[in-house]
Amino acid sequence: MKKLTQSLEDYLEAIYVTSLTSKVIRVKEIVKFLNVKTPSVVDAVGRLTERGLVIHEKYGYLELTDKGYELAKEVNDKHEKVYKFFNEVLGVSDNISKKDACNIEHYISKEAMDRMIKFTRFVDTCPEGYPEWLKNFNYYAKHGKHPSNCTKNNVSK
Amino acid sequence: MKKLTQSLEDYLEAIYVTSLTSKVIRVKEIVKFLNVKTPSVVDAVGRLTERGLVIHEKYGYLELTDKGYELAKEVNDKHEKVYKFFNEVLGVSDNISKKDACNIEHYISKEAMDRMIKFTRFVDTCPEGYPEWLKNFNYYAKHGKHPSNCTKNNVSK
DNA sequence: GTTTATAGTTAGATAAATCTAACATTTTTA
DNA sequence: TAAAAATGTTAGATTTATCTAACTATAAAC
Repeated sequence: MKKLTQSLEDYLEAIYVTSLTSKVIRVKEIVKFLNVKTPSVVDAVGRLTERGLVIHEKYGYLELTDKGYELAKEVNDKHEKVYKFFNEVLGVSDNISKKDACNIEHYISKEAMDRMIKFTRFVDTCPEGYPEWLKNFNYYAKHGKHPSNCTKNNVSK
Repeated sequence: MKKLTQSLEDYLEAIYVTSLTSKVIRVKEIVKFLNVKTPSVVDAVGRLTERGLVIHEKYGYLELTDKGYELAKEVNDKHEKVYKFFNEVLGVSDNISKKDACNIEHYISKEAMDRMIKFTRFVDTCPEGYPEWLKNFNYYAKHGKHPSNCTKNNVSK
């Protein structure tokens, strides 16, 4: 099956995310979520229906098929993982991390995604807690130089 | 001035990159570089010309205006920086890093870009050379667990 | 210096993604 | 339950980004 466009992935993901908090999903909610006009949603839903990812009874509720759910979850997972990496590891602000994740989720390779996930987990599971080197990075990012406790001498002692 | 589309950024960047190794730039080279058909390039060049980013005499050479050059360089810089971060820090393979950079360059925020650049530099300028923690990450990525020299005991000694 | 080959242009088609305006259905409410 | 409000659909326009096919200009080769 042909890869979804970024736009269709966004619609699919929007349906998925909405489904997490709403019992039923209507066109209107996707309109609000994605900040687009109603006909755009109707059009996209039609396209997703053709591909067997969504079920939509006229004037009725939206529903993900199993395949649609799976795909949507995949996209949303990437979103979450990129967000986490940007925010927790790189120290990018909440909002910007979210926005960037929103875009990057459509493009990042499996390999890079894998490394980001592992990197985040590497940090999270560090036996010492929040790693010293990450503190040092934050210092470096702020002051443009390595902290004094991170020099050749210091390290080798 | 309205933001360029991803596509137009790609064309602009292609002209820039080509200019680094060719004395003069022709439509044909962009065709090869981007793997598209000639009319697509002509069309895009027209669009870029309208925006004052490119100069193109009919049947003649392509040239970037100052503004075009600046913008192209900005895009290409992002490409290089994302590539470097993915490759050198995350350990993503060469090819995939390039491909991912190609996409992400169009979308990444200034803030995230800044953190990636700083992170890469943080690694590159590490007083100890290639940092121990990055070795540990590579071990972790490969084996799914922290190396034995990276435990609470080990660190605190 | 004609012919041939290469390169570039134009015209027109197609598909995606959006919109507005007009219309239809469903739900709410008085 | 009839009118009004909310929601959803359809039709048609627009923009971007592609392409193919037909044509034109420039460069190369004989």
